[in-house]
Amino acid sequence: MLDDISLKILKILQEKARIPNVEVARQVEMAPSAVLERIRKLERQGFIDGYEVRLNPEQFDYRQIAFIKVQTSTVGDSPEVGQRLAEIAEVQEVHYIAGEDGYLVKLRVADTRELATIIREKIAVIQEVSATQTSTVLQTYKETARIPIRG
Amino acid sequence: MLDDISLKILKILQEKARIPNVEVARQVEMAPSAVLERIRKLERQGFIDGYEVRLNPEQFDYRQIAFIKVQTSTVGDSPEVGQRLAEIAEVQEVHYIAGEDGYLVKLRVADTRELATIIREKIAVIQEVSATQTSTVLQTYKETARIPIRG
DNA sequence: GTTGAAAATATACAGAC
DNA sequence: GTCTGTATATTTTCAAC
Repeated sequence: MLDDISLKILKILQEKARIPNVEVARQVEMAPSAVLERIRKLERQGFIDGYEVRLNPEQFDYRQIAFIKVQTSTVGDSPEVGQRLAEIAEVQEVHYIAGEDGYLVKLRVADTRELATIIREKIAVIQEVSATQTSTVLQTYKETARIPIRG
Repeated sequence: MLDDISLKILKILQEKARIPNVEVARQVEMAPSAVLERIRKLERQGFIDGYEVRLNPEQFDYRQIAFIKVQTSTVGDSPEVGQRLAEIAEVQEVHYIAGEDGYLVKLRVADTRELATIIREKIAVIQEVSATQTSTVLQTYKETARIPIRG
C-alpha cells in the first residue's frame, strides 16, 4: 500500500507536524520536491486528513473533562440525536455505542457548574434523550489522536 | 489575558493550521513579523501546545474504536496503572474517573479480534486490574480536539 | 525521481510609537 | 513592550531533465 519512504514521512510528520519540508527531505534523503509531491499525494488519497494546532485547554479555562452516556427513548441510532449532540461546541466526541441504545459524549468545560448548565440546556432538551449519566474525569494520563503506523 | 488579535490568530490557526504566516498577517491586517512574534509568544506561554498531522485511521486499518472501563482492586488512583495503560500504543486516551475506582480507556484497533488480543495481552496482565468492561463504537458523529475559544 | 533558478515565505533586526 | 518596514536567510514552487 504505502512504501517505506511514505511511512517514514508520515512518522516524521506525526512527531512534528510543522517541520519544514526541506528538513523532512533531509531525513529521508530525497529531494524536497519529491517529498512535497508525496505529501500532496498522501493528502489527496486521504491518508492525511489535515493539520491541527493543539491548544492547551487549561489555558482557555477548560479544566474539566466529562464523559456523558446519553440514553434515548428510541431504539437504535437515529442520526438526528448524534448530530444534535455533535453541534454542541463544548462537545469533542460523539459515539454511538453498541448494546446500550445510547451515545457516549466527551466534552470539556470550565467546571462542574458549566457542565450542569450544558446538560440541562443543551443535552436534556433534545427530544429523544431519556436519561444521561455523567462521569467526571479526575486525572488524564494520555490524550492523543495519534495512531501507531503499522509496518 | 489575550487580546482580540491573538484570539483571532488562534481562531485562524484552528481553522487551518498549515496556513502561511503571511496569510495570517493579511487576515489580521498586521505585519508578518508582528504576527510571527505573537505566535512564538503564544507557544512560549503555553497557549499553543503544538501542531499535529491528523491521519485518517481507517486508511491505516484502524476501523474500530472501543472504550474500556478498567477497574482496579486498589482504591484510588495509583499512577502506575494509568501510566501502564498509557504506554499501550493503540490507546489514545486514559482518564481516571471519579466515583468508579477505575479508568476509562479509549483505543483504536482494526477489529474486535485485535481488541480481544489487546485486552488479554496488554490490559488484563496489569497486576492491579480486576475487571474490564468494553463498549464498542458503532458510529462516530464527532471527534475533534478543538475547543471553543471564549471571547 | 533530480537539479536549479525564480517566487514566496520566514526570520532577524533597526527604528518609531 | 509591540508595531512597521526592510534586509537577509530559508523554503516552496515549478520547469526542464
